[in-house]
Amino acid sequence: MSWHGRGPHGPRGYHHGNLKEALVRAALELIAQKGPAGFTFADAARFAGVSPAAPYRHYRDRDALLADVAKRGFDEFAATLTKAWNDGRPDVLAAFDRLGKAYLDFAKQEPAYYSAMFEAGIPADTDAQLREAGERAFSVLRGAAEKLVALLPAQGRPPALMVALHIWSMAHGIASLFGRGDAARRTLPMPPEELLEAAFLVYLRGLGLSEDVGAGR
Amino acid sequence: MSWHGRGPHGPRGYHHGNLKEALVRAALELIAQKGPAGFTFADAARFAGVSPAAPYRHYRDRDALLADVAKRGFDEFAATLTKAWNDGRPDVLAAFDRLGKAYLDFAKQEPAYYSAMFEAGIPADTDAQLREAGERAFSVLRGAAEKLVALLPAQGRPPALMVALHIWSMAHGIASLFGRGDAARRTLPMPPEELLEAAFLVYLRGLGLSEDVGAGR
DNA sequence: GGACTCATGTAAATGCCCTTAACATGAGGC
DNA sequence: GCCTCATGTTAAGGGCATTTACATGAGTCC
Repeated sequence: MSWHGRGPHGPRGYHHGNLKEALVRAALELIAQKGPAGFTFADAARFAGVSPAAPYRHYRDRDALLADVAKRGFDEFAATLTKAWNDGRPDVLAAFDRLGKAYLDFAKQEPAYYSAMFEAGIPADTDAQLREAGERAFSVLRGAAEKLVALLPAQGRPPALMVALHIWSMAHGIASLFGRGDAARRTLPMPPEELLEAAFLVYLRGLGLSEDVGAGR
Repeated sequence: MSWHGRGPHGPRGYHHGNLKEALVRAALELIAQKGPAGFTFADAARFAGVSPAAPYRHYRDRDALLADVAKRGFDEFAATLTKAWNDGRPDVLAAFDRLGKAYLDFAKQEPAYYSAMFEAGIPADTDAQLREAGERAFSVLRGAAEKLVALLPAQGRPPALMVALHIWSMAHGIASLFGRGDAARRTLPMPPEELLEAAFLVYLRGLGLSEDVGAGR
């Protein structure tokens, strides 16, 4: 394959050569700048240096591009969380703490992905790829929840799925309300990471887990 | 004052007579139908039966209307939460349970308000009215958190503000991820109200609160 | 009661965006 | 070396946001 696109804004021939990827990068850049609402298909085309009609060769419409961005976001997200969780090593509670920090860090470092994933208002049921990517990301949380509840005595053990949903809700709530430094956010008495860590600690204690219980190997 | 607008879509003269209110109602209707992104200023004007330029006599632009809707939403929200909390009567834990249910119920019954408040991406710092209305709503949660932590022994008592932020994050997380029946939502093993109630129970237990402690007057 | 004023509407115009249709280019297969 | 088809372009229709100049009439002031 001969390469036409020579880096962003580089000279090229009639064909771009790598437009689909360029559009995704453009979308990320523009969403990060102006939010998922303030991003237009025409903008992305301009950013990639093609005519406004060119993107339609790769995406049915603007929402399809957004859905693809969201799907890639879930993939990245799942990878990030998987790495942070690291199968619960060296011990489950320490890994769990890393997981929470990684969640918030992703929301802050990749606001464009996070917006596309959770705030763009894409109907998940219409795109199987997207739904599956989302489920893969969630399954990391569910795996962590399973290892967590496994630390508890078998009787009175709460459903791992419920615990996973609680974890997700807390992390998403904090990320969504306070996670991005930019606009529209409230001022906090502590950084979001600490807020989430504290919430996790209280929640784990409520489950019957504490540092003593969990740190034992 | 003689009244021109005779109910929705009723005949009227050159002047509408109540356009501002009509625009807010139109916005709520349209946001509920198509989300905050799929609502246009021109739509709202059409819905109210006026020309596309008329709304500019009442709102600087589309975002200003959205901000007004969000502000009214926070007012309603604060009233709803205040009523549900009822100053912690008859006992703090029962009132707290009502508070959580009221939170989710608001998100479900008034998705248009909730979207405008939390998902429309309005920079809160630009509109003092909006920020203050949001703070009034949050102060209900903070008041509840204060009564909650007051049940705990004075030493080791967590900061009420932090607890309030935790409560808000859990409720918002669940409302945002699972709260609206419509589109883009995941399927749950239990209704959102139960999910939140369970999260609250675990969290309260982690704080050192339980039914026994709280029900005592 | 009548004239005036100003808040509130309308019409028209600009510029941008979304989307489609008809046409152009050239990379890779034969 | 030709041909095909994926990938781009240009042009056009329709819609929305926003502004400007103009129209209406409700309430006010004499």
